[in-house]
Amino acid sequence: MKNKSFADNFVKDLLRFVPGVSLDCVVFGYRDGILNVLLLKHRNVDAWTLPGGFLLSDMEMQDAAHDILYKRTGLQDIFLTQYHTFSSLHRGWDVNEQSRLAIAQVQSTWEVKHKELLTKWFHQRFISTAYLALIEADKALLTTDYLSERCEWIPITDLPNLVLDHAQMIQMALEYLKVQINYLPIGKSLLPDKFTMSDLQTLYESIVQRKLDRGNFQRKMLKLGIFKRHEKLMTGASNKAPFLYSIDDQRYHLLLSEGIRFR
Amino acid sequence: MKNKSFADNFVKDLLRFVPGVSLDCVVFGYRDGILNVLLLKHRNVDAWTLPGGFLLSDMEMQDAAHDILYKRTGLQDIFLTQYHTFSSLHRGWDVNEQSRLAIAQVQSTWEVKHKELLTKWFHQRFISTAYLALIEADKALLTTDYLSERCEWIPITDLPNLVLDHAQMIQMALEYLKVQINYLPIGKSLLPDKFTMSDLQTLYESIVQRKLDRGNFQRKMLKLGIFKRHEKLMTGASNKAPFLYSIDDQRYHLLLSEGIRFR
DNA sequence: TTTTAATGTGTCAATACGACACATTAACTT
DNA sequence: AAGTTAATGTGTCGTATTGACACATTAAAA
Repeated sequence: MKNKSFADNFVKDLLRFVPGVSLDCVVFGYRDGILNVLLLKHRNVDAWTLPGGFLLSDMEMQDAAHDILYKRTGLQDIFLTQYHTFSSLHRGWDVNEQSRLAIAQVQSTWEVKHKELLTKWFHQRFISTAYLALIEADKALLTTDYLSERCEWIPITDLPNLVLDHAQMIQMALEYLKVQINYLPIGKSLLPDKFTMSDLQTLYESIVQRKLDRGNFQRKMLKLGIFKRHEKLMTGASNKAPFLYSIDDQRYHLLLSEGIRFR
Repeated sequence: MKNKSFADNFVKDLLRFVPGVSLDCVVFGYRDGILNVLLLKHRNVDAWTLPGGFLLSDMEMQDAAHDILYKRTGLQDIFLTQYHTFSSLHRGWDVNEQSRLAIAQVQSTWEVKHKELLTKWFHQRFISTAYLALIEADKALLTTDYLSERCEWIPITDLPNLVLDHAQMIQMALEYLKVQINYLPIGKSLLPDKFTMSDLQTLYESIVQRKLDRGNFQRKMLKLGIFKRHEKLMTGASNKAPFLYSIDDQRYHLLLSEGIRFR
């Protein structure tokens, strides 16, 4: 039975994890002018969760985060950075009745010894390190697994009910993104290879949460000298088609290494 | 025997700690125009360590950090912020032969079962969350304990050999301090209640690692409107005594809450 | 040819910054 | 009391940045 083998593997894995340690990823993706977060909906749980997991005892935490993201998006080489570690006593699964219920339900078809192990595992106090990831939304191939029934981009302006302290995690990640905007590869990671200047501007606006002046924005960005303009143009509307830009990797890395900041 | 009772307590405590989780504090203190870090020298270990410890399973991590600092400095109400979590596979005690030796020596007078427990404990993989603290060096009453033979302020320009990845921890904390200088209560936390403007400038200079123009610095600082000038003057040298300043808490918090930045 | 929106620039006032300069002040010396 | 010394307050200048607006040009579609 598929169910049975999943349980076996899952429980076997539990023994290989560092107990009490977990990680969660706040994955930002940008689509249709809106900043989104990647969220999972677990079966039998009436709330959404961030993609996350546990730490294999022989694995680096950053690699574990990359693995988690790879499973969900099919992408490697994702921009990823640790931004905070959550350790509150009050963040345990056992304070959330719905989650507890869900665990019980997942267990219902399992063997008793497995149930016990699982229950014990989820009633530990967890110290969770949170990572922030930036990915190009349309490149991601969102994938569910045995535990999750949905895996979707959710606009940050329209967040659903979230498990544990995951809402706080997203809030803090947004704050981090906003403060660090000049030091993170926002454009490079969140936009497709080619994009228009107004795409870029809208992205920045959705992060800093205010309107920016077009002229000034354009001037500032182009002055950085990291953009390549392409001859190919967009088409469709009855007006001059906007130019497409891409980021010149070499110049971009030169800029970053010199510590020159955006905006 | 004092030794015996320490061992008993220590081992009893081990059972109350969250396994695999630790925390370390990079404590900055400012003295004689130099930025210092608080370091401990353990008995039988040929390297220094940051003040740190383990997490009691019923305690918040931030509180644990405060406790650690209180034991070392006698101070409460210390400015404290988490800045990174270190989790590398290669940071374990067991890769450091000297440390391993030291553990063995500490154990030498202990009961066998205690030895075993302790050995096992210290050979775990530890995930350590690092905190940055700012304190007024001269207010601190530095205190050693059973394990440590020295507890001292060490200039950041003259760091000794450090245990594990503690040198990296300090390096990263310095970087954090430098980047966040405009958002942290530098002056308020690191200087005595009353200080001269050149004290403040030297402090800033020791953090940003470059000379600042006196006139411009003074103008900028005073324009913030958070300083109270005192009539009392310093004395000693054959010149005009510098004014003493203190930080007006109310205006200071107003400034912070408005998100206005220094420099 | 007209309509429409994208694009590239220009201007202007306000502000910030770094580098210097200079006059004033007060504490200690002689 | 006058001299020496360093602290202090302030001014200036050139450069750079910012935000707000304006305007002319361009090209795609109607």
